Amino acid sequence: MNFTDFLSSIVPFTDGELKDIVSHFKKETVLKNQTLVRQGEICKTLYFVEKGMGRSYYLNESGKEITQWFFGIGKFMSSVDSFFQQTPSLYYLEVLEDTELYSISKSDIDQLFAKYHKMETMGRLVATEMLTKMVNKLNAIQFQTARERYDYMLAEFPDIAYQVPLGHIASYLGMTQETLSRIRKG
Amino acid sequence: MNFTDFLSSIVPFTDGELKDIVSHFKKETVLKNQTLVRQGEICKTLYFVEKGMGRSYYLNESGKEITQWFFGIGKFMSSVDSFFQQTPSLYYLEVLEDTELYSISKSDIDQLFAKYHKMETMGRLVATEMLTKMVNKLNAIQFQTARERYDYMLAEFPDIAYQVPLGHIASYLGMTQETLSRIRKG
DNA sequence: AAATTCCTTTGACATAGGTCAAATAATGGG
DNA sequence: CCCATTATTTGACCTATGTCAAAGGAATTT
Repeated sequence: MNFTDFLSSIVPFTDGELKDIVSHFKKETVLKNQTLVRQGEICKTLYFVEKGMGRSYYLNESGKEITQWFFGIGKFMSSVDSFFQQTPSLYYLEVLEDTELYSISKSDIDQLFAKYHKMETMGRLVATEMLTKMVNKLNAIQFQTARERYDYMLAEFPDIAYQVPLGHIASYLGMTQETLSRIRKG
Repeated sequence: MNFTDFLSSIVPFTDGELKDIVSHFKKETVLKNQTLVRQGEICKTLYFVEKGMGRSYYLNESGKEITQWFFGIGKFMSSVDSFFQQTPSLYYLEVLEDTELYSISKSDIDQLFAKYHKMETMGRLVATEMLTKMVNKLNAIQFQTARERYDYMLAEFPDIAYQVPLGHIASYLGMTQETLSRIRKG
């Protein structure tokens, strides 16, 4: 999904606005397995995924990686609360394959929020959408069996489910990889 | 928490703006156990809780009430996705004790969002805060033991934890009331 | 204040999914 | 293409929490 098209699809920006907004983002390519943010750092950048995918994860007490979220094409990617509150990130952010991103700093996006009322609207709509998705995951995790949670994963991230290591998905779904392996087989 | 003070604490509105914004809300008192929204209805109103508390819940396959969220003093209360997307609500919304609310319709708040850039900013900030809280709950539900989840509840809703029926809290935390009862005892 | 309904506790037992350990299979660097 | 990692599968066993059933308590209603 092209970044400009994405923006237009959310709020009816004019061509001039779009051009100005996009000019504040920097296009960059990041190679597979590269880490964008570490646990404890303040996340300085918000990314839009134009191609590729990423995930956020943290290390639990026993040092195991727990996937917190997947970010596919056409989504904003960041350690959201760290970026917006400028507090230390609870999560690592990494790219799972070669990925093309549009990136912007906190101060730059705040300027855009201040400059364009419509940009603020977009921020609200994106946050609300994310909130809805988070609620869906919560329902899946809280009330569904391991097998149903995997079905939720397939529905929510059809493009991602078959392209990342099984362990990443298992921890995202709150189960062990052994359990997920048995589910996929059965 | 007074509604006007709450608004000022989020974004620096002028007195005139505050007056205009608050004038679009309607103050109302709702009695204990009253239902504000039913599952399947489109949620037409957003509420701000000035006094009292409420919860959202849904009925699962076996007809059991599952608490989805608690709304305490100083929070916006609604079936969020139903209200903002104007889609049928997945949840019931009810008041758990006599409660004082400021209410506003979708079209009225959209007008305020359109009229005041700052109002849009407030919307984004409130949505982001809610998102953060949702992530916290998700982490609790996904990775913590029943006892730790109860500790999370005490931290997140200290004012509510001791004032609502144990069964409401148990379902919110994704455990049975028997388990919660044993935890509280031990 | 008796009756009814709702809420909480307790006990016995069942099970989904976890843990640990080891065997395969797949992947990527030299 | 081979070796060293890294990822996945499989099996045996374990445990936290669920289910079911029933008994006490509290709180409303008449």
